[in-house]
Amino acid sequence: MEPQRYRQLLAAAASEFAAHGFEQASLNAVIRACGMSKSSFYHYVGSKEALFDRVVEEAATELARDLNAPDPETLAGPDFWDRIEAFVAAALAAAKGKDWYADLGRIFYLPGLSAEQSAALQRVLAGVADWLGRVLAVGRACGAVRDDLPASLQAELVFAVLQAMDRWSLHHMRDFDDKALAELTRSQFAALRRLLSPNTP
Amino acid sequence: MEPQRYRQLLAAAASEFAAHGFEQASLNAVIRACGMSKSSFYHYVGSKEALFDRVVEEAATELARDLNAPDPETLAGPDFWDRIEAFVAAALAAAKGKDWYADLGRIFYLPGLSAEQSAALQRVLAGVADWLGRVLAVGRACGAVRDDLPASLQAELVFAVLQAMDRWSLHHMRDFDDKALAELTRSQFAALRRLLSPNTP
DNA sequence: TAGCCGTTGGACCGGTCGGTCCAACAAAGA
DNA sequence: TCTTTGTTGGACCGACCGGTCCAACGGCTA
Repeated sequence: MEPQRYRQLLAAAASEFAAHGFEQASLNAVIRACGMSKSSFYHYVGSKEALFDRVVEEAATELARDLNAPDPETLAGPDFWDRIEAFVAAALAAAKGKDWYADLGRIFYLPGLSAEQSAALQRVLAGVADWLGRVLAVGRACGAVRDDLPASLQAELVFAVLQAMDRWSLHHMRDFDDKALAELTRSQFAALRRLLSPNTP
Repeated sequence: MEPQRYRQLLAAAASEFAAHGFEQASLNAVIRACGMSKSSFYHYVGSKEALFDRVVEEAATELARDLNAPDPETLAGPDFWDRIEAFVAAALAAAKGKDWYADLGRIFYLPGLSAEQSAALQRVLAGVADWLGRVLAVGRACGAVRDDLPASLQAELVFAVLQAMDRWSLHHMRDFDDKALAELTRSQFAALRRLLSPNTP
């Protein structure tokens, strides 16, 4: 099918899935939103789950391309946290103002229960968790990350904190000018670092 | 209606709401689970939303009674964190092994979107947020909580971290004996304290 | 012009949902 | 015994769901 129409479909689906989760999302609403008939949808895509998988796959590859996350091994050394901060800043800049990214962020962690539904989502989440786990391992090896908590718990804490910060920032973004926002970002990163760093700074 | 049957209904509803959220929860499944006919349910309760409200209300009063959270003002002073830790320990002990509490914990933060549906839930969440906000304010006033982040963001971070710890602990609890579990709890609390404390310990 | 084929609109399917309705039942007061 | 009152089972309602199916359409080659 025509690429433009296909992008419209994926965007509408991403927004619907992000807003309501997989189960609660209405396929009828998606195809209504982009003016596609049901027969066309089933001709090209095949099922609601296939649509979800395509959205996840497309979003993941696009995100991976824009973010180009560093190899964890290259983060080792005394500059560990500086490099992490640089990566986070670059990632934030890349994601700036792209609603599409916000949608797929919601898809990744909001629905909660829909993780089992999609092999693609499971694969992407496993990839992210693996990368984060390796980053934490490298951080521990070079003394930049404390080891008094299980690594998997640390990873989940990082997820939870980032998610909370993202959600809060989305709700309060209009109350900040650029300068205050930069300061806020710095404080947030410092909080994350404080959570993970050993006591000796 | 008979109190015992009523408790059964509330328990079944709590478990269903906790497992699937408000929208996805099936009222038919609830009444099927406790052998109640639809007409009886609508005779006594009236609607799905009313049932949700009753579950929230009942759970909140029971929790409040068991937890007896301290007045934030009594936490002020150099022992701020020690008193917080004592309260958390007491709360954990009170909630130990009560599945009912786990259910309503899920209700409070898992569904995410269902907050707008229920006036009761909104009231309870507002109460908790207010209490937590006052605790944080007291902590700041006595120098036990840092002030480089907005208080509302700090509150959401506390929520997110506690939720992540709770979820992780539920999944990995069977891997720990009592001694290791106590140590884990201590490390978790230390992490929370590290997130909120000023740099000077 | 005839036939083909990828594409499309839209009726339709079985199922589940929350909610309504009424006849039947049991207990109790007369 | 008759009636009233509170309670119950379960048929039923319209709406929406994901998914199927088929007739018809439009651009192609011959």
